Formats: sequence, structure tokens, C-alpha cells
Amino acid sequence: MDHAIHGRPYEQTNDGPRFRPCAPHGVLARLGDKWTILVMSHLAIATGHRLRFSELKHGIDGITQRMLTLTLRNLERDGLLNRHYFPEVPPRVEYELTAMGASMLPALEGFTSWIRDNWPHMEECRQAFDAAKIKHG
Amino acid sequence: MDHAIHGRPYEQTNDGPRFRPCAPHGVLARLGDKWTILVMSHLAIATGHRLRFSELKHGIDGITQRMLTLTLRNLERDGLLNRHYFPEVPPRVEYELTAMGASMLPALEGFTSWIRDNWPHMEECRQAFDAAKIKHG
DNA sequence: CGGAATCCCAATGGATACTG
DNA sequence: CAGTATCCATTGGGATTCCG
Repeated sequence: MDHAIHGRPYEQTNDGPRFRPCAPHGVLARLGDKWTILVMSHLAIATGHRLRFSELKHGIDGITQRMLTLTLRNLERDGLLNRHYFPEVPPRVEYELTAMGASMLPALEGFTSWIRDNWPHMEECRQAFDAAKIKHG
Repeated sequence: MDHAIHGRPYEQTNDGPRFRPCAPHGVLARLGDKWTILVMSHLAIATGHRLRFSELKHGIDGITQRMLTLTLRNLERDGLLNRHYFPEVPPRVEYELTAMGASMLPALEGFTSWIRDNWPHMEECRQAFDAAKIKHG
């Protein structure tokens, strides 16, 4: 591959650059689902980057047991967090960011800080766009 | 709001922080769909951050006319690009990043560079996880 | 050329009930 | 407590056809 932008290698063709399928969309799509960012954010600010299942469940408003489990399984599969099971009665399970999971936080923070700065303007743009669409059909 | 992390304000409750619904997930979910990042990436490296519909269509492998149109409409609605229509025969339409759209590129680049660095390790983790799951049920 | 409209299928994710 | 299993409504997105 000659070049890469946004993590995606691309080749120059006669009608412009053509990207080849690879990571960024895949990961962004994973992180962009309904709950993943919230789970990561909670672990980010937790002491030791570690929380138990019920703490996540109570902290994330509206999440169901099923979706929290699925989200945690995916993050565990990606190597972004570890699952610690304590076979007590009743059982206790803690989730902890891995080194890779923690290393993602600055990049995520950089991106979300842009979002925080530009969100109000985006909202204005959306309302203006919708208003214009209604106005002239 | 007392605190904010990853662009999301949160309140401290007796059982940990509770985030309130707001921007980051929404934007990440939008950018994390199947084609948005590819469109942004193409405009990022285009001269003048500007390309016509057919250039995007040919550059992005596998995208359908419908999905390219929808993706561009959403980005336009968000104020991240502008649509320039030239009423010639045949018609020509160009899409150009706005100032806000261009301002997103460094943050996106920061995030995707993390992805590029960690993608191989993530793939390893996934294969190890899947292999372990098959092994012991 | 650059769409819009329609049809259809697969995936996402919510609600609920059950379990070690 | 921390799941798993099942059912079901909604959405995402591909294929195709038609239009200015």
C-alpha cells in the first residue's frame, strides 16, 4: 500500500483514490453502537478502571441486563476489558479495562471533546436543514 | 452539571456516576454506520475537500447509489458538508466539507491512528476469545 | 447524472421469563 | 447477582425501478 488515511490504506486509481476494506469502519461501528461508549466511559472514571456488573447496570440509565451482557462480551472479545468472576454466593463479577482498553481513552477523549465543542452547532444545522426541507418541499 | 467525560455530563449518585443522555453516542453512532467514515475519508484527501457524486460512488467500493445519497444527506444535515448543484445537462453535483467538517478531521485521525496501531492486537484477542469459547463450550 | 420510490431481508435491540 | 433464552418490533441497508 502506498498511502493510508484515517487508518485505511488506499490505492490511487485513474478516477481517484480507492480505499480497501479494513479496520476503522469496523471498530468505529462497534464503538458506535448504543451502549459501548457508555460502558467505556464508566470504566474510564472508575477507580482502578474496574466495576462490577451491577454497578454498570445501575449507572447506565435504561440499559437492560441483556444489552449490558452483550456489550461487555463484545468488549471482552476485543481485548478491551477483562472479566473477573468470583464464585461466591451470590456471585460477583467485575469488569476491568485492559492496558489496550485504557490506551484507547485519550484518543476517545480527543474525539469526544471535538463532539462536545461542535455538538451545539450540529444541532443548529440539523434544525435549519429540517426547517428548510419543510418550507420548500 | 458537575462533571463531564467523553463529552457526556454526569451526576454523582450514591451508587456511582450516572451519565445523562447526550451527544457522544449520537454522533459516534452516526459516524459509525457503514459508509460515513469512508465518505469523510475521501473528502479529506480530495483537493479542496471537494468531490462530485460520481467520484465518491466510484471511489467507495460496494456502495449503492441509495446509500451514498442517504449518507451524504445525513452529513449535509449535520452541517459537515455542503451540496453544490449545477443545473447543467447532464446535471453535476459536488460535495464539499464545511469548516466544521474539516475541523473534525484531526480528531478523527487521532482516533483512527489508535485503531490502526491496535487493530492487529484486537484481531488476535478476538481469535483467542473465539477459540477459547469453542474449546470449553 | 444524480437522485427518489418501492420492496424485501437481515440485524439490532427491547421486554419478559427462567436459572446456577 | 449475573447471567441465558425466547419472542417480537424497529431499523439498516441491498436490489431494483423510475424520474428530471
